[in-house]
Amino acid sequence: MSASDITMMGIMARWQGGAAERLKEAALGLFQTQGYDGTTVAEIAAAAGVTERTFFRHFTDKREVLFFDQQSFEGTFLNALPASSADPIAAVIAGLGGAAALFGEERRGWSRARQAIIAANPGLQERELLKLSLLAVSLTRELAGRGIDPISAALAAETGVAVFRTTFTTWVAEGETRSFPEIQDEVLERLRALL
Amino acid sequence: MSASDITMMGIMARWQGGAAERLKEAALGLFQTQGYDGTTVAEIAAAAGVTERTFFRHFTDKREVLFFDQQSFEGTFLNALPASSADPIAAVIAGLGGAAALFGEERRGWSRARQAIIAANPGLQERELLKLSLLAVSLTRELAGRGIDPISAALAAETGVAVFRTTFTTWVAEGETRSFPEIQDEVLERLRALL
DNA sequence: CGTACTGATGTCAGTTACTGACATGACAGT
DNA sequence: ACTGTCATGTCAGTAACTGACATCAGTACG
Repeated sequence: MSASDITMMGIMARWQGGAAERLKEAALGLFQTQGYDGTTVAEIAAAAGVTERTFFRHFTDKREVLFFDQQSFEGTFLNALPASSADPIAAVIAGLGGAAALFGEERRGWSRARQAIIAANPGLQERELLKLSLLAVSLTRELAGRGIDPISAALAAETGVAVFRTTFTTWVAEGETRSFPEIQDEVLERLRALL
Repeated sequence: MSASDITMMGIMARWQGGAAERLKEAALGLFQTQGYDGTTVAEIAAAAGVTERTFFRHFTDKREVLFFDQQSFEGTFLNALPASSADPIAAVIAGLGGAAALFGEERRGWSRARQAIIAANPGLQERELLKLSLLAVSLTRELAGRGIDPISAALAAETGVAVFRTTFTTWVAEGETRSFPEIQDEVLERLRALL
């Protein structure tokens, strides 16, 4: 690598946008080959052409780099909630239907790779749980804002998240071929049968 | 109780139970006065009269000191599950009833103090979520072992944990005076109404 | 045209959670 | 007493984060 290349990379790294995106890609790649614990933030930063300090300006901590996209997920879920509904369960199911759009066949491979990394690290599972829990909190708030009593809202929200978790887990399981909506329908059917 | 039993207990207290217990008490006290982030492991260890290294021999990480008791909780919950049941929801509700014994009035104050610390720190919330999730996993396994299909078992387990979480949150809320079983009954009633 | 301002980045020093390796000292059974 | 075990101490090291300050491309504005 020549001096000018280094200079170029330095410039690109510094002024070309998308540092967060590059960091995310670099991180996923390194995690797959070296494992999460076997990869330092300094390595990720170097692979993305930035400094360790810059990594922490984009992500609050090392784990967060794997949850970069999740913010749009919560928005999609919440936007799919009907404007008003007396039946909290029905509302939550509508939200689930909207969120399903984010889990198309073209993303299953990436989701599997990501999930394999998370499954191998308790700390990452904690973070995933927290994200889901925050979604449940948002859901609860939305439902409560529609006049549903807090306990019913919380239960409906937790149930909805449980359905999503069960669906997603099945969807990314090795060998599974059914589409996300298909699995979701089965989970919902079993939930109805349960009650 | 024989003399040897007393000796044994003394030994156990000095060498095993003692340090962990002292560390736990010291940690809770310091967290209350200085906050979780404002307290270093070295401080906790010093307050308990041991070394920082010893802290990490008893607890895998700093957070874990606040979840010392939780191991018995899962055992109590699981033991209260009926030996065999075709109805997973009924089985889970039985488990909930058994676990309620751990949340008597005499522990409400301590639980409130602990929960206040956890509520103020996202990292601690993550750990709590993980513990609950592990409980759901154990529950699922137990139910599946009773011949219930995996998806129904997972849903019933998640639902049971959601009921517990909702009940516990209400129970430790400031100003709440109803007993744990009373609140649990109301949550279960609302759950039935929801379905 | 230049000058000041902004925003993302670099640099650097420091704290603290956590880990591995080895030493010590009390107790248990022999 | 002798020896093994187990909780603890000691010490050195790694890596995740944080705060303070410097730098420099691009932009707005005179």
